[in-house]
Amino acid sequence: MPKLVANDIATALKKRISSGEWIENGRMPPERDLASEFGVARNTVRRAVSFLEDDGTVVRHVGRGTFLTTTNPASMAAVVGRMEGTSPADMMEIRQLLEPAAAAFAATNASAMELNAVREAHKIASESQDMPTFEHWDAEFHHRIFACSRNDFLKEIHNLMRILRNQAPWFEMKKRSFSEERRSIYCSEHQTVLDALLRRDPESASQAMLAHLRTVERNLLGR
Amino acid sequence: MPKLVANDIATALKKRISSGEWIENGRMPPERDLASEFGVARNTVRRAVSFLEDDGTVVRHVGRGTFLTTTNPASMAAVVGRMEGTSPADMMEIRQLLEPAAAAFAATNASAMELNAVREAHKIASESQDMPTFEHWDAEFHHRIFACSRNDFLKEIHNLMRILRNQAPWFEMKKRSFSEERRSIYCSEHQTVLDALLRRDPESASQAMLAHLRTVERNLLGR
DNA sequence: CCTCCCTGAACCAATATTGAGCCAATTATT
DNA sequence: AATAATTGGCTCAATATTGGTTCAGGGAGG
Repeated sequence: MPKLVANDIATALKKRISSGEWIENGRMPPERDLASEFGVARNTVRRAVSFLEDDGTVVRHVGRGTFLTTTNPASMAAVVGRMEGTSPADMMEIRQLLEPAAAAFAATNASAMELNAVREAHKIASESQDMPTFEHWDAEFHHRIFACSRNDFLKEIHNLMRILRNQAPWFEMKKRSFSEERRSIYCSEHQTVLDALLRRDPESASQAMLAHLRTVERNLLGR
Repeated sequence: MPKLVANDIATALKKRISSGEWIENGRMPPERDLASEFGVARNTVRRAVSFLEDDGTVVRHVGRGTFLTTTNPASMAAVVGRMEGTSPADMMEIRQLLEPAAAAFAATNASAMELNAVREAHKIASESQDMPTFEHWDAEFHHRIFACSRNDFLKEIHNLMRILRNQAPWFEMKKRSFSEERRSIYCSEHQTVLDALLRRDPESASQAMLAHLRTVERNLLGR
C-alpha cells in the first residue's frame, strides 16, 4: 500500500467533493478532523487543501472554515477535456492576448482594496525564500489581477488556465525552468505591472504584463 | 520460469500502466517497493524504470517519486458551472479580444482548402432565406475561422463560447435582435473579413473582424 | 577467460511528512 | 460584554521517504 502524500489527499478530497460529499452546506470539515481521518499530520492536509485552493475548488477563511466554490457541473466537460490536451505553447499565446487586457481592465476598474490585495501577493512572492511559496504567490498575483478585471467570463477563462497549468506537462516545465535569477526577474516585472496599476494607467499595465508574459514564455518554452 | 531481467520488468510495468494501474494519482510506487514486489534488486528496477523514462512514459524526481506522464485530470466542474452564469456583455468583450486575433492567425496560417471552407460558409449564409439557416452558417463562418487559426487552445475556448451562446440569455437576445437589414449588414461585414483572409492580410482581417463584432455587440445588447 | 547482467549494500541529495507550538480571525457560550 | 472554543495561517527542527550513484561480487553463456 502506497504511502499517502499531500497530492493523494488532494485527489481524494476532489473525488469526495465531486461525489457531492459536503455539498449540503458547502463546507469542508476542519483541517484537524481531516488530518485525523486520513491519518496524516495537519500540515499535510493543509498542503492538500491549498492545491484545491489553487484550483479554485475551494476558499478558506480563518476562523470560519473551508468552503466549496462548487456549483453545478455541466455538459461542457468534453470541451474542457480536450483543452487538457492542448499545448502549453498555444495557451501561452492566448494568455498574451488575455492577460494584458485583464491588466488594463484592472487598472481602470479595480478598487483600492483589490489593488492592495495585488500588492500584497507581489510582496509575499518577492520575499519568499523557497520555490513552492514563490510559485503560489506568483499565481496568486496574476489571479488577483484577473479578479479585479470586472469581467466574469475572463475570470473563468483564467480559472481554466490555472487548472490546466497545475497539470502534467506544465508541472515539469515549471520545475525545469525555475532559477533564482529568473525569480528575481519575474519579481521586478511584477513590480512594473503593479506600479502601472497603482498609477491607474491601463496602457502601461497592459504593456508591462505583455512584456512579463513574453519573458515567462521564453523561459518556459526555452527559446 | 526464466529469470527476470530489467527488460521484462519494463514491459510488465508498461502493461500495468496501460491497464490504468496507477492512473488515479499519476504516481508509481517507490522503486524499493517494486523491487521487493518483483523479487529483484532495486538496481534492476531502476534500469527498468529508466527505459520508461527514455520512452517519456514517466518522469522521476528525487525525493518525490516517479510519475506517469499521462495523468488523470481533476474535475473542472466548478469553473464550467460558473461560466454558464457569466453575462453576454462580458463574453462579447472577450470575444472582441480573441476573435480578431483568430482572424489574424487564420490569414497567416490557413490552407487554401480551409479558406475555401470559410468562403463556402459565408456563401451559404448570404444566400439563405430563413433565419435558422442563416444563423447556423453564420456560426459556422466564425467557427471555421477559428478552425484554421492553428491554435488548439483558442479553438477550444471558441467551442466554449459557442456552447454558452446556445444557452439561456443568448437565445432570447438573438431573437430580439434579428432583422433582415441586420442580416445583410452582417453579410457584408463577413465579406470584408473574408476578403482580407483571401488577401492573406492579418491586420485587415483583424480589423474587419473587430468591426463586425462591434456591430454584433451593438445589436445584441442594444446600445 | 571474458562479457554481460543481476545482486546487495552503502551512502548522497532532494523532497515530504511529522509534531508541536503559537497567532489571528471568527463563532459560540456564558 | 466578556470569555472560551473553534478554525485557518504560519514556523521550525527532526525524521522519513525516495530517486541518484557507486562499488564489489556472483553466476550464466560464449
